[in-house]
Amino acid sequence: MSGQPVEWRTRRRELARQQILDAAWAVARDHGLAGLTMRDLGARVGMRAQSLYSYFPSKHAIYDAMFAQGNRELRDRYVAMDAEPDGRRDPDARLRRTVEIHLRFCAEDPVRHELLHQRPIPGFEPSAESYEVAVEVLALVRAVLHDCGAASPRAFDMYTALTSGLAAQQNANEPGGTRWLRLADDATEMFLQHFRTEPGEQP
Amino acid sequence: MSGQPVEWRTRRRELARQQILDAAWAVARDHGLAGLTMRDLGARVGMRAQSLYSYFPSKHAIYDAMFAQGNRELRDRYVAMDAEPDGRRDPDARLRRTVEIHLRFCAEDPVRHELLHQRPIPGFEPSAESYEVAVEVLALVRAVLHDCGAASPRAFDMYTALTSGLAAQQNANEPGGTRWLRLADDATEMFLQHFRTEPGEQP
DNA sequence: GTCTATAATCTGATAGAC
DNA sequence: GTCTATCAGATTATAGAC
Repeated sequence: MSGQPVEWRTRRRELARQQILDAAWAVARDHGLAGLTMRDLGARVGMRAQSLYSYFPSKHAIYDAMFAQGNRELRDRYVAMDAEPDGRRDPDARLRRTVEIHLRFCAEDPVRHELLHQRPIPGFEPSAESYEVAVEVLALVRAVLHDCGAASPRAFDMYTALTSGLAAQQNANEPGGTRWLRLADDATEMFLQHFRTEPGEQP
Repeated sequence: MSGQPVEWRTRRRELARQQILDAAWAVARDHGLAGLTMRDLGARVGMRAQSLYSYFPSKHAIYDAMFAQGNRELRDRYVAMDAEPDGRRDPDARLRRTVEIHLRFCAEDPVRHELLHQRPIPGFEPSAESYEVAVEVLALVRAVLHDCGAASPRAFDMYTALTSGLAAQQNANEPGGTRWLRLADDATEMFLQHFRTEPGEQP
């Protein structure tokens, strides 16, 4: 009668956790990231706040799961990039596409950008497990820069400053707009002209 | 007997307000900007929290005064720049110095950077009067860029993204360090090479 | 101008019935 | 697994004595 009851349960539980996470993003978008409360979250999924503790041991654990989910999403987009229909790109075009994906990702959900790339929740530090995904994302970007001939640590730091600066300005001063987003290609070109190391040149 | 009692009082009051503001910065540095509470603030100046309301009508008014004070400080540093002993600089050197001043300003007090250049307090909007100082600061920077031949709106937006990105990365990932700060001159050169409009060239 | 007292409300989290 | 009841505490802000 009960084929694999244990698996059923864990599946159902995982489904509920996911549903709670989705609701958490929605509440955070409405009330701000720090304005996420267990009461509002419970109300959104049709529960009392106290019942959420059956799925997450604390509020920080919810932030942590959101952090990991956001980073996984960004990583998946970078991975999917190389499988896009227009096929193989030259390294520069690949970098342009990387910047575009990153900026779009940050701009389409400012709250997610805030959680992933700034430190907005006092006392919240992502778990080692969640942080690992963020490190993966950075490694992917580093590889793209390397292929363009911009492999130095300074170039990498400049790249992160430039892209995160564009995203932050967009979200802080004109959320939903394109005033800084449309500078993406310009920024990439500016960056490459300055940081590309010619073959045989000293870095 | 009492020469100008009214002036005495307003002076004494202004002194107390300044003392409260100083304490507010200190508390915010310790507990985070959002972690500033009237209790802690009162304790720091030797008052009950409720007594602070004799000097500021609300907590937001304190944030607003801090916002204005921070912007005034930055403006004063830009103004003082042109009176520095090494005298008149060529436009490019002046831009490099501007970037350096800005980054140092942001890095020496991450909490101030947060209050002035991000939007960390949900529900807090600076008053028109305080915002005016921030606009002044931007105008000063715009003029420096103009003198370098980088007068286009796109150049200005790229400049703010680049510098605020450097400052944000430094404060978020290595507060107190110089990993991104030392990229300042590199960033300025990269920026100018790309955005300077040669005389007679179309912008 | 500073205090005590207190309002009014929100917070995350736990205990235990069912 | 969800509920009720509740803890234990925080928060900004006001009223009124002195």
